[in-house]
Amino acid sequence: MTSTDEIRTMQGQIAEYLRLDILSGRLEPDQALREQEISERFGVSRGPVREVFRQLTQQGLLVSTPNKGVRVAQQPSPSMRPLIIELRQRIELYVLDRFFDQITKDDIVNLEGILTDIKDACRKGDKSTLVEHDLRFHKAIIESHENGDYIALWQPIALRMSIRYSRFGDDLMDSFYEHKRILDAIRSRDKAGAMEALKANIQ
Amino acid sequence: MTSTDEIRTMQGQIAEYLRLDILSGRLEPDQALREQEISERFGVSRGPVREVFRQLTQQGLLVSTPNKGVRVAQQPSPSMRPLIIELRQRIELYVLDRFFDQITKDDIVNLEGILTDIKDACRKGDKSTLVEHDLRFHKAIIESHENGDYIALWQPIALRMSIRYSRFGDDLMDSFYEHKRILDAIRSRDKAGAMEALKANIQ
DNA sequence: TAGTGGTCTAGACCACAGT
DNA sequence: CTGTGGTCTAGACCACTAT
Repeated sequence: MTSTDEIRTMQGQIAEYLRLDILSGRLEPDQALREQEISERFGVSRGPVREVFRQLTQQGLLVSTPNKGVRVAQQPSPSMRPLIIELRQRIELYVLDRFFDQITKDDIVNLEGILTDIKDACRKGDKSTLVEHDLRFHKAIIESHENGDYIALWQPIALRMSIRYSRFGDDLMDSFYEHKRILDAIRSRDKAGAMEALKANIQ
Repeated sequence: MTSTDEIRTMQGQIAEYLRLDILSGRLEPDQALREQEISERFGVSRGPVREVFRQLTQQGLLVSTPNKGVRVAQQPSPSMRPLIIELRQRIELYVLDRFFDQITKDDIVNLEGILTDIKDACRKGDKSTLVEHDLRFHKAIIESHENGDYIALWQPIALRMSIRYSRFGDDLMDSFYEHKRILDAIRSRDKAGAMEALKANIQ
């Protein structure tokens, strides 16, 4: 799942490629992906492709139907979206509330780096890259302590929420400002402010 | 995931075997599972075993560490449990609230069958079988309509909550009564009662 | 019936962990 | 170093879908 893994193995390269195609909208929702076509395109056997399909299905970017293969996932239905937003807020706020004092200087440096990537993506108007770094930012907050495997709860929810969805129009900079506000509050050890800013960013 | 699949393929047999070993406590938490040992025991190659490990890891029954393989999952930490319970309640109550009117006679017949299995498991004092049917009951409620893929959100949460945990002591019959109360309310089209009974059962 | 996915085999090589 | 996991290959067979 790390970016180094993603360039070292065939799986990582294929997964990275397909993920960007899906998040950027180059692949239409509901479009079928055939194992054989992908494996030929990348010059590998079916094994790695199947493994990538499994990963992306688990993350909610593909939808698998028995004996019919995988299709590109659609946005969550309007009836599901309020639930997904609420669940994601609950998880992230819960973790931030419980482990706020365990956030270290190193964690903050890490978040600053991600925030820079977010700023770059916003300036370039690159929505799919912004989604990647946006998710990295929130993942880093959840992982900034040792206890428990909250990521396993968070990931299937957060990724489904991100499919072809953005609250921001052409000016993506608002996304940067929202994340900057979160980080500023963390840096000044303002727990209530951080939670408020985090909640406002998950909509 | 259906029981017919589970007996037809090697994967299904291995998954069923390991799942029962884990849920029943025959395998100690934190115990390492080696691919080679399992594949030799079932007389298959590493492929199916790796696939089963992936499935059980996704379900939260195993924990995977890079280059170190899988271990039997421990109970969620005490700090995580309140969150897990809350998330599971939110999902199930949300679905029941939205789709209560779509529950058909067939769905109720299905739930009645599962309730019978729950009663049998309670009478026998068979905790691991009870866990299986308990989860089947809730899964059937969530799936008793066509819209959306709520199961993908629910499963990682519900299974983690069930690892080696029971609110009931030696007398498991209370579990049966709780589920009977849910089904009775559904049958009499009492939405508020069903939601209350469902919430009380998720603790 | 032809195509595709689902499953499985029996090898292989490399990276990393523990000794 | 040795063992194990992570990855990949190049086949194979069956079940199911689509036509």
